[in-house]
Amino acid sequence: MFKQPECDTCSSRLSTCLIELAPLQVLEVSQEKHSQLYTRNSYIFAEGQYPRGIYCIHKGHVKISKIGPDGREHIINFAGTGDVVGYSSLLSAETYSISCIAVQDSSVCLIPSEIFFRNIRENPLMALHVMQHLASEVRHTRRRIVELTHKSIRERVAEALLIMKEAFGVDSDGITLRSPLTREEIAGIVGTAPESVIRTLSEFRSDKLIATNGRSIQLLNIRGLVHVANIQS
Amino acid sequence: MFKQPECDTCSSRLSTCLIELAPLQVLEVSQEKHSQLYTRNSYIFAEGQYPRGIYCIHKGHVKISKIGPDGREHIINFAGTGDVVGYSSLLSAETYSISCIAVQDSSVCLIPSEIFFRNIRENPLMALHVMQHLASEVRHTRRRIVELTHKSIRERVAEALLIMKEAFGVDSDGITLRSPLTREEIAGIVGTAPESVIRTLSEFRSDKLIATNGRSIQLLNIRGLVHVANIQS
DNA sequence: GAGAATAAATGACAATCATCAGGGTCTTGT
DNA sequence: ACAAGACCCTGATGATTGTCATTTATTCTC
Repeated sequence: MFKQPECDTCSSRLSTCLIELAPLQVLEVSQEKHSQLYTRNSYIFAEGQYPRGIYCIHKGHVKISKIGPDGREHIINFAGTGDVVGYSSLLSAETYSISCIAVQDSSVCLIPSEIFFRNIRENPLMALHVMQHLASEVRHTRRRIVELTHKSIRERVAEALLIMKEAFGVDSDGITLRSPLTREEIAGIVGTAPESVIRTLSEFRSDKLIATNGRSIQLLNIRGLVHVANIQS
Repeated sequence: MFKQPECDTCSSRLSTCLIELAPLQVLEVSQEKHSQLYTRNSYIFAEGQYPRGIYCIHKGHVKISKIGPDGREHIINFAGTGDVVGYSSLLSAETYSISCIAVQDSSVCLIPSEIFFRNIRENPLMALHVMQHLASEVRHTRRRIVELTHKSIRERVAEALLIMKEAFGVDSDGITLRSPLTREEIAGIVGTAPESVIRTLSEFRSDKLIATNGRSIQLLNIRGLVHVANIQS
């Protein structure tokens, strides 16, 4: 164990449904939560387990993924500092249909089910916040369905790079992706084989859209990538 | 206009979040709702429009779909008698990211935004009901992502037939799908071209999994279809 | 119920993508 | 720092699937 963070002074709380809580409830959450460090590639929770609460990312980045029928990992999305994961399985009262895995060393707080349910029952604002979160997740996931089903690998790889930029940001040089993902994990975003990702990245390199250096990727021409990705609306 | 149904005696209400309402609120909803008939292929709402409430399917079947970057319709899912659609865009306070279209002549009631929001604010049980609905929608949509991305056309067409069976049921003969969908619409479920669906259905016919008669499809061997579909968990 | 419009079906072909194999390079953990 | 392992990259090949064209069958509309 390490020093447990305090929720009342935690800036991550302010971007979650916990912002709606009164000071007394914040204190209770702070006392009842369990904070834990996860190293890269360790599970916060796994498909098939029973939910024990919601997880608030205090610091770091995680991936939400699901193993496909072919045994390959599909990355549904990412969450980072200030995001909450695990609503949907907890609310469905079923085992996790997804896994949550740290992609960087991360500090994550578990807020136990009872506390969560009591608060959404007693606090309409927090309930509304959760509903809005779920609603935007539904919308996002639906859009992803159409993108993954109706776009070429080339389009989807370009989009994956933009998703990674959104999720991890870029270095101080302004172009190097702060992403620890392997080519195989990028393939998990795109929904394809690692070789196809590598090949497409090589094309992008020829087209001067990106540069690469081992695992790290520099985005040289973001407008070009947006164009290749063929983003809608 | 035609005779407006009454919510208090409507059995569809009992399968929705409106089941949580007290009699007085049911009465209010019943007075404020707008019921309307939609013929096949007419829009209940369309991508880009502003939500005006939630829609409760009193009788009939609708599809929830989205136009892909290639201009093809992708069918996200179906809703039928006793289902409610339109939560996510209303809660996100954005324009619809999907369209809702009648696939049969259907009677659908619009419950205005104000009534919906007032009730979820004042009724924690109804709020919880909506959260659970959204949660299971998130789970379903995520599973769909993986299925669509990692399965072959053959697997996905088999699955589409099972989805249609679930959504529309079968005739009194026990095998004929009660589905009004064209091959192109089935292609919209599968995420492929109509020709590929037709070809795969021909294969299934050779394999004695189905029989066809114009648009109508008989499921001869459901266990076989389940096997081909390669359903997980 | 007849004609027009729409949809189903099939063939041929091209393009995309997955798979397998192999060599080189980078990362990681001690 | 070093060694072992993991990962990146490329080539060759075959299977799957999308596209275009055409014929036949079915549905819809008046």
